[in-house]
Amino acid sequence: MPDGRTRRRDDTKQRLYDAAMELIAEHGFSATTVDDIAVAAGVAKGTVYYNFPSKNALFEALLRHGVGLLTTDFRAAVAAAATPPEQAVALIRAELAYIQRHRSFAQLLLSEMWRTNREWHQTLHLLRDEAVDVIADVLRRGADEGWFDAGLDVRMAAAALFGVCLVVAVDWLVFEPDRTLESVQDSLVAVIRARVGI
Amino acid sequence: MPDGRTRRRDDTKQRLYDAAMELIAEHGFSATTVDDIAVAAGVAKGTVYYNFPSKNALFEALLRHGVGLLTTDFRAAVAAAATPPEQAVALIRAELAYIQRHRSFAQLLLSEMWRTNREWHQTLHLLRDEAVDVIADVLRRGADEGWFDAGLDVRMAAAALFGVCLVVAVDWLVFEPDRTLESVQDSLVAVIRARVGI
DNA sequence: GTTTTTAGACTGACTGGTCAGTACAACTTG
DNA sequence: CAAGTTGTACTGACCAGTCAGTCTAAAAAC
Repeated sequence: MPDGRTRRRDDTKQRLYDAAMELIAEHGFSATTVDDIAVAAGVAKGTVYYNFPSKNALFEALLRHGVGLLTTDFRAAVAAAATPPEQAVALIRAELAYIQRHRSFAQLLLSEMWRTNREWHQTLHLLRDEAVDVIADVLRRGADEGWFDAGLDVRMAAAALFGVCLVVAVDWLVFEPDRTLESVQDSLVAVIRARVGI
Repeated sequence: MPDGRTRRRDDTKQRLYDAAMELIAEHGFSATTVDDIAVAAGVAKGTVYYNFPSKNALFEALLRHGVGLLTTDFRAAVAAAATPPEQAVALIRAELAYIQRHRSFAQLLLSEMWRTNREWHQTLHLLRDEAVDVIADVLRRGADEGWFDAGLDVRMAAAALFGVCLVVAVDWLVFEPDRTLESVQDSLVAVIRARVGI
């Protein structure tokens, strides 16, 4: 039961998250200034430093926040579907929908995920694993129960599925923003399901 | 028949490419200083500006250079295989091998590819299309000739294939560098080929 | 074949500007 | 009152780009 002060402060933090997400996704971390973030959030610069100890800390909190939301969506998608194949489709849909709702964050993830030698690299790696593990669990159960090929490299398949959704969704939003989520989802599921016959 | 001067200058440019690639992949464009690049290349700062008009121009040249090599590898892979399915596997192998050889550049691509509002965004988009088109051609021919599903969304499949190789390969090199290319290729082909049965 | 000249390649100190973070007095809201 | 916020002013580090000058391979002159 948050009191007025907490609510107010949370609201400020949320506006800072939103502003930082947008700007950092567009221009990158280093090219985004704290002044820009403050202006975009409609907040004084001092307020940024009242709520976060540093620009880095703000960014790490942002990552935690964003990936946390995604993992929550993933868990909900799995819980709402019955069989592993249905759960897999639900996961794809959840990821696409999440990325549609938080496009900037997805661009940001894509930019920072595989970059080494950054202060927050470890944090991001851990966070990603939480999300990918949800996918891996579904695939493992599906393989064990005979829905999917038994020899499936579960870890790689999970990473590949996560990555392919990310790449396809960002491509969609950047280059074909008029397509609907359904259309993209259908095409993607068809591509994955296709007996490519290689 | 290059004379001593030209050879010297080409060598300097190559060293600047190598240094810039490494540093920008690790730290990003904005976080990499021209001084860093110059030091890593064993060259004075002025030399950077003697060879390139600006930091941006150096980066664009770097992108052109790197993607050009990849596209060349792609074309060679297609030419060396007979049927579309074999060509597709050859393309996957070519992309993995390329990324193994030029890990930094792959990380750099992944970081910059879907970032909008950058001076070089247009350039990069064009360059990527050149590479993805090679994949798309193979898939289109394969679909037309009945090797692959007829209704395949060729553009998306090509983008997805390109992206999934990129993501899987960078994941491999960052988190499991000890695996061999063959092992990764086999797993990836198996994942793609798998009747995931979704 | 030796000396002189030229211009291409490179150098590194310097400049003007930018930005993270600090300080603080005044204002607002619970 | 106290917690949260504002606005402004400031500092010190850092950095892209410049420029006057050096070095040297090769062309020209002797």
